[in-house]
Amino acid sequence: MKQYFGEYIRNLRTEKGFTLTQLGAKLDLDSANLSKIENGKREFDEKRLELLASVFGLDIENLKTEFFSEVFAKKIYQTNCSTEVLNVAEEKVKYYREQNVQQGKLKL
Amino acid sequence: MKQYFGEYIRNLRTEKGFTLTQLGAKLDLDSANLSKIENGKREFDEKRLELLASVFGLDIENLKTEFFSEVFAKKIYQTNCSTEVLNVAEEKVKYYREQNVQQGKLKL
DNA sequence: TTAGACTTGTCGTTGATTGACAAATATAAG
DNA sequence: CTTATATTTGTCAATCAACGACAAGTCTAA
Repeated sequence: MKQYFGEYIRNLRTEKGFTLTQLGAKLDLDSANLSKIENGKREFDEKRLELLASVFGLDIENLKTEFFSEVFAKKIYQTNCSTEVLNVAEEKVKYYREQNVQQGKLKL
Repeated sequence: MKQYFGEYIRNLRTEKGFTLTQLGAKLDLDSANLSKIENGKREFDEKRLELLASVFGLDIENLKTEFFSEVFAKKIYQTNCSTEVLNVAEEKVKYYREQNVQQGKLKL
């Protein structure tokens, strides 16, 4: 998907013919703040992902992928990190899942 | 590398024969808090990465890779996200770099 | 020109992270 | 044993960034 998360929300909203105020109410968000989110001036809050999915009938897994991929990409871009970081992260996730890592070894 | 970032620091420190207090001073960190970091009870702060690299003569790129891969892996593990998120993130980073994205499209 | 939709700026609140310190425990040497 | 040093753990006030809220502005179309 070649669009920013804010644009994505705006597309969903306008497709359904909602105003900022209407969607804001569904998401428990001020229309002004929703406007900023759609325009990339604020972050969409992770805690509203499920609500967003249910409002538009989206698959939550895909939505999380879209959301967090942007979060990670932004961080890598900002810090000018090598994309190798993503391969290493993948190994670590596998390892954590195999080991069922709990707090104690790692701050969760 | 199959160790947590805190363990990694501890290894570096003990190899050089530093105490928590000694390394803490170099990193501008309380020895008690450094202890927590090494034991995975606090996060190492991103802003100290360069200092850490210079204290131990590490390559900053590798260090960033180690550090952020753990950050990302932890988030994926916590949110039970598909590792597909990493592939999508890679595409996005490429796109941001090609486009030289500035704040305005995306909150940076 | 009026109404509704959207944008922008600001600011106090809030929630999480940090620094700092005290106290407890461990480790090792004399 | 006892003393000194290293490490761990708990706590809490200060700090800082993200957020909610609101006011005021612009834009658009009837």
